[in-house]
Amino acid sequence: MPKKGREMRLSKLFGKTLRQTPAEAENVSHQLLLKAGMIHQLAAGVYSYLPLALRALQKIENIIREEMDAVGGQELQMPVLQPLEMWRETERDLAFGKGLFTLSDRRERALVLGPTHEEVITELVKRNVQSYRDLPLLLYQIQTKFRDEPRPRGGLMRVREFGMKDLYSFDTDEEALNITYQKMIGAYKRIYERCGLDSVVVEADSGAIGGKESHEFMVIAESGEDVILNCSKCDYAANVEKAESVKPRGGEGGGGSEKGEMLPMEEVATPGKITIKEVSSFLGIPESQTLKAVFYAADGEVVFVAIRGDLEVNEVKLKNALGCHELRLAQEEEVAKAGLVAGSASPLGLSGVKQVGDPSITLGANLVAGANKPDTHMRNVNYPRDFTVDLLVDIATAQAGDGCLRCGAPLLTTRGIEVGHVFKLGSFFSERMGATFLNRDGVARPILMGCYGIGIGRLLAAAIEQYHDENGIIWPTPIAPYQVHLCPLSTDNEEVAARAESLYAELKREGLEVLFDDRAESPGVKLNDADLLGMPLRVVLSPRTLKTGSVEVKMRGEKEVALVPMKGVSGKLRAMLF
RNA sequence: CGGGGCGUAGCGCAGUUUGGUUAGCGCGCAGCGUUCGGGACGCUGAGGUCGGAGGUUCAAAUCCUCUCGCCCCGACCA
Repeated sequence: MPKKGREMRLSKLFGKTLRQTPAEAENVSHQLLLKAGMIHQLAAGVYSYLPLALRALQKIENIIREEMDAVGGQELQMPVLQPLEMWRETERDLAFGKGLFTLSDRRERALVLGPTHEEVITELVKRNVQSYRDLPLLLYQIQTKFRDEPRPRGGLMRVREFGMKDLYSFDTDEEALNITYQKMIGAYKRIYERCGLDSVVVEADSGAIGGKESHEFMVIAESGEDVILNCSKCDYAANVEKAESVKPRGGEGGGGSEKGEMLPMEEVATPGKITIKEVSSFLGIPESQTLKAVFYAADGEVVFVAIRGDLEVNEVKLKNALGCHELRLAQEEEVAKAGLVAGSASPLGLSGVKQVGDPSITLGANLVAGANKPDTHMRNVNYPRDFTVDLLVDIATAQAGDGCLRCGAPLLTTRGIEVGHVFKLGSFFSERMGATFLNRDGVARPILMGCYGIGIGRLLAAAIEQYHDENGIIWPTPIAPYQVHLCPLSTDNEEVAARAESLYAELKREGLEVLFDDRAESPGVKLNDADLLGMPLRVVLSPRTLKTGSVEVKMRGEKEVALVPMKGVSGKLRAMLF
């Protein structure tokens, strides 16, 4: 629990509720946090947390701490300020690119504000671990991270400075790492559950963190930035960035089936038809009967990408396949310079350009592809009879309706907020930085690592996305800033005021966390604020309830109110809360 | 970085097209009074470098140039 008091008077609380929702806010969580006076923006993606939000954050942190400690994690704290040198050592300065906040000190030494701490912890562990006897080891911190996001967004959803719990694991071998990894997944599930959140685990791409296996924890929400594909039948679920699927067969008829006989290539005029849609409808064939050509610049080099016309290129997969740091669509000049004709570009007879193909181009026969001259396409193009590629790998974006790779049932899509991400790093960092241990046989081996992150503020925002109504936040009790919102009406009535004070004192004494609305506001204002601020239990006291010697009690998430006798009320409240 | 939008009081906005007195409105804020179970009412009052710099003009929130910042949509991530 937060170390600060268990109680607060609303008249003294720093942070005021707003009547109107600030215009810049788009997501519900952002709007409510702002309207409730819980956060304040200082710059794009940079926020202050006011007392109420901080308390919720601290509660989340404490739940995380307990679960990390429960699986043997030891808390420590590492520096935000890190030498850039260290990032060069692992080449992650390139992987993070512009996302790294860099600065220099008075001696012109280059420093970064840490976006994550693999390098720092590896260096630290290297100095402290020599033997297999020191392993396994789980170290974590809750620390502010800095990432110069291209586009901060959605209030607390995507910010440039944020609190994160990051745990790093160190094991002797693959098997031990797997055990640790599973243990951490279990701990994560418990964390979200304890925070009152519904979460799902999905397979994920590991991005700039590196490593081979990776999972994300998602809170399902319309406003989520991530698209998840999950099987309608089995438990397969993955981020689109990673998701693999069985593509629908090529178009029926038109020789598109894989059994179709390969016909001789022939030129066909397609005046002014550039896009797949235009070409396919002009020729009266399904999009899956065409071959789409897309050009990328991978670290500056033009790459030709071929995929079946009805599919989309998955840039994350492509980036991984190419092993490049920066990937973007190529510019027109770059395309022209490579000898390609946009709109009618073709892999046919192409040379001097790196070519990547998606296996979908091998599924059908007799596709229509560009002829690499204006207004012209080629019919009956077949792989590998007519062209080949340098790299044939899955680079297609999985779509709803595709088949599940495991069981064949159709895949579905939903959106989610990524509230946690775990990675098997393996020996990536330990090898580059020389973090080794001596095994039983006295042989030096690289330590196998894993890393496990949770964005605290994002988790808070996700909770609000999941739990709110048109009037405000509905905090899950475990992360609510206070448990009880004590709301006397007509405080100029002396009896009400006196009873409210004594009830406030009693609830505090009983160990409940109470937010006491002692303001001389009208009932409408107070009740609306109570809904907005969203404490789980509202206790109203008024001349009306006093007549019967009771208070009115209501759970924030429910409609029904109940009159509870003043006598022994705290016990009743406790029962409702826990 | 590409595309779109916006900067006027703590918040929400009008005024800018067509330059022209002391720059308005609602909410909030301060004081007094009346109210008191779902954002009450009256009276009085405080609060503004019109994002910034430069320019045009007798005169600039308004026109021109530059610049800074913020939001949204796309490429990145907890």
